[in-house]
Amino acid sequence: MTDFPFAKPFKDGFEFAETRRSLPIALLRAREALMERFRPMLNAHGVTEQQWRILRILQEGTEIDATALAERSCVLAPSLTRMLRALVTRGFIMTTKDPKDGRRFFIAITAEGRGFIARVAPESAAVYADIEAKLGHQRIETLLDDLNTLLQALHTPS
Amino acid sequence: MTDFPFAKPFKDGFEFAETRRSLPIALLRAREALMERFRPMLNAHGVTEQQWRILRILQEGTEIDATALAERSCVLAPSLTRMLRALVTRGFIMTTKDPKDGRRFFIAITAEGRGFIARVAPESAAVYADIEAKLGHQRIETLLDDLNTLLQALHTPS
DNA sequence: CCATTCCACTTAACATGTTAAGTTATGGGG
DNA sequence: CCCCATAACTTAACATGTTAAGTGGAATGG
Repeated sequence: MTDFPFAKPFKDGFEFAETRRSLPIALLRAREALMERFRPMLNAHGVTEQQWRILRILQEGTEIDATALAERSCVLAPSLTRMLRALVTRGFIMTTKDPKDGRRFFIAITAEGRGFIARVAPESAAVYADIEAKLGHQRIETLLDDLNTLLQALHTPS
Repeated sequence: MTDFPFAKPFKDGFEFAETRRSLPIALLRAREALMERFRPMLNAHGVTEQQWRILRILQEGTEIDATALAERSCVLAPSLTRMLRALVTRGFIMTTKDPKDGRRFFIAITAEGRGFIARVAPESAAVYADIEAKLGHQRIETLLDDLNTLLQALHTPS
């Protein structure tokens, strides 16, 4: 796959930037290029990319309810409902009802879940190190800052 | 949703960066924040985000085969097979067999497909303008450059 | 105290993501 | 020409994305 030699083949008043200059598409392609390297490893350990994301977020703190977990993990509520079922079955997470609110419940990672993360972590770190070697530490840091700035700006009402 | 006050609640040898400093997750969140603004409009016009991506890429050039289209659109081949069926039915695209290779076929956008894009384009442009107003033109350009650089670096064997 | 509204999930239905396996066509050796 | 590896899709099966509708608890307002 070399480059695509065509662009703007016609003009009729509503041109789009070529997809390379589309922010959503550029973000998607960049993410795909990264995940290509992580997916085989996660797959080998029997977790999906989304399940792994959930586990990592749960490991960051305690006492998170389903709504907050969905937002932080970029998983929609209906998907989360299905995923939690699978993760509970596997013994990686547990849920507890909120005593103050009958609708809500909290999700926490189990010791077994932490153990799983600990087993996968070295391989994940190796993949990440390889990526960092290609991109450079500083470039990654800058990009992370820019992405978080973008997020702030988009979530600010104004 | 305010910030999440916890980080690194324990130490056992294999720490992860908080997810805010994870490039795949940061890319996903940034993309989600953008797509939240485009999706309702696409939905109102009866196309999914992926179908829209396909149409825009087809509009960029001519004579693209399924494999190349899948790669450029970040859609996997099995998904593309299903989507092309729907888009042909709707009259937005057409396919032609490669006379030199019985396995391959080419996909092109139809006049009706172009018409559809032309109808949606003004709304898309309005959403994009709103985003650009929030983020600033230069910041977006820089980010696009950085993302494309990252893509190049990751796809370079070395 | 009741009705209405809102909120936190769940269910349903369909589209897409993802991997593995299957089909058919090309392109070389031998 | 045959065998075999490879390439371009397709199919199948299951997980997740996505919207709309449903369920039941909580929070107002009268």
